[in-house]
Amino acid sequence: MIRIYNTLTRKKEEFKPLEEGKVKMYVCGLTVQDRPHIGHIRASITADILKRYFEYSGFDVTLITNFTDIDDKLIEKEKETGEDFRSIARRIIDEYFENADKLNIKRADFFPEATKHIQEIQELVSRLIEKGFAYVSGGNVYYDVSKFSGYGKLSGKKLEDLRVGARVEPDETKRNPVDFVVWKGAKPGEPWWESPWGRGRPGWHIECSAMSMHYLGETFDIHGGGADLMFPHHENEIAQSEGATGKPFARYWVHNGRLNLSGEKMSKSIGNVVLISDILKTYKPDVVRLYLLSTHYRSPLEYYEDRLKEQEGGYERLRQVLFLISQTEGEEGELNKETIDKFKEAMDDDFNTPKALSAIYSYTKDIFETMKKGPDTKWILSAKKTLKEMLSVLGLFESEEDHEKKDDDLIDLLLTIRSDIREKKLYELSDKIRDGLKKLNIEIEDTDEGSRWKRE
RNA sequence: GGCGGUAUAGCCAAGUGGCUAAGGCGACGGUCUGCAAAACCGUUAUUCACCGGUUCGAGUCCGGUUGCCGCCUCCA
Repeated sequence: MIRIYNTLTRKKEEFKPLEEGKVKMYVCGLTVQDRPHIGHIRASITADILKRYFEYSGFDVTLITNFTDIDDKLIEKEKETGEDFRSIARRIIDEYFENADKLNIKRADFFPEATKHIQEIQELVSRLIEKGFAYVSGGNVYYDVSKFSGYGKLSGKKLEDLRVGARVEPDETKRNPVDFVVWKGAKPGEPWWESPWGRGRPGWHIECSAMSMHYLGETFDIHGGGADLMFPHHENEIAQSEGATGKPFARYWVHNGRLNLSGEKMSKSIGNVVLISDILKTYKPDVVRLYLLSTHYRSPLEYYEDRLKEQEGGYERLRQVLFLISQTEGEEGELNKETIDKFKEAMDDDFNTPKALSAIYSYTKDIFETMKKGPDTKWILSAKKTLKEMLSVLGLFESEEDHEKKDDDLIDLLLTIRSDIREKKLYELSDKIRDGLKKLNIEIEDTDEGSRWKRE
């Protein structure tokens, strides 16, 4: 039984799908105006873990992740750089995929883009106008927040408080300052689509309502995204969707905690972002994954490079144990039930990856200890199966080392020769090889079973 | 100002009333090894921000105080 924290009820709840054995899930992806950073990746990894664990638990998962490829910032960017907004969007989407693939993030089933769903968006806007939830004013269409009684149920905000705060853009054409735009009229020089309300573009929140319902139905299981999207984005999505359909929208809302940069909020507007492509220049994808999974997805996470570095120790330990058990060949072993149960218990409890990792590390210790005692092939084959299964649910250590095979063969050859030299006790020579390789960032380890090497 | 989150060792981080407070990183000492690395063994929180309360029993529940963070404006 999987329990999941639902922002809507502020409680952990047993997950019961709408349709037996299926999970329909929508996660807000990027607004593709700026290059993907580690915060985006935290959200993607969170979605990835949910998808993987649901699938592991026997569910058939449909995951939709959108790209918002038209918005004010993107238009601004186009004006600044002269580059067409479509081209900017394309470039950033490509960069996202390039990095997400390296990180072994499973692809969603669809990646809808706002500009390719203008029709669905306009249909939704029309529906809202017909039902009296939206009104046309000054070339824009606004959502009338006062018409939706459930407004604020996700974020816990009250309309009165929002009015008092009144940090909403003053706009004479709105009936109420908290009303938000669902269709925005185009100013001269801005991109536009033809609509019954004049030339314009979708508001920011509407595309997620339109696309999620288009792909998953009017009611679906899980809606996710970063905690910063809770308000206003997700609150507005609920208002739009439930206003239009009169049915419940997403049943479980899942929000991952923010990732802050060295104690400061990481944000495009401050400009203090850490690009994922920069991180991956220095750190292995699995190290980044370990870093993100070592904190529960809902907790806030401070980004310090040292903490990424810390994970290299754990990464190395897991790599060692995997190397060690890979030396034992044989038929597929049986799962170690006790360990798997511990792992599942952690994951069942709102995807508690730090706890799941601790089960993996404890088991790693068991493996080293057992192997120290002497060969127990059956046990080791079981450990191999068990460890790999757990790691693969977390998306770790799945990609084969993508280094050049030729180089590897060459190093292996050098090591074979070095073993002969060592047998003749010509240590000066063998150390020379070791030192030389070290300068090439290749480190040799001599063990009872022979020598092995790794890249630094 | 309103709303929400969080406070556990040098660092990260589990802990959802009850055996001696998981796990990782780091550090130190030891075993093994030609040396090194890895691994192994041991040490590293009498105590969970603080003050009260409930209870036979609280890091865990309740009230209060303080600190930090986020949202309320574009943001994963």
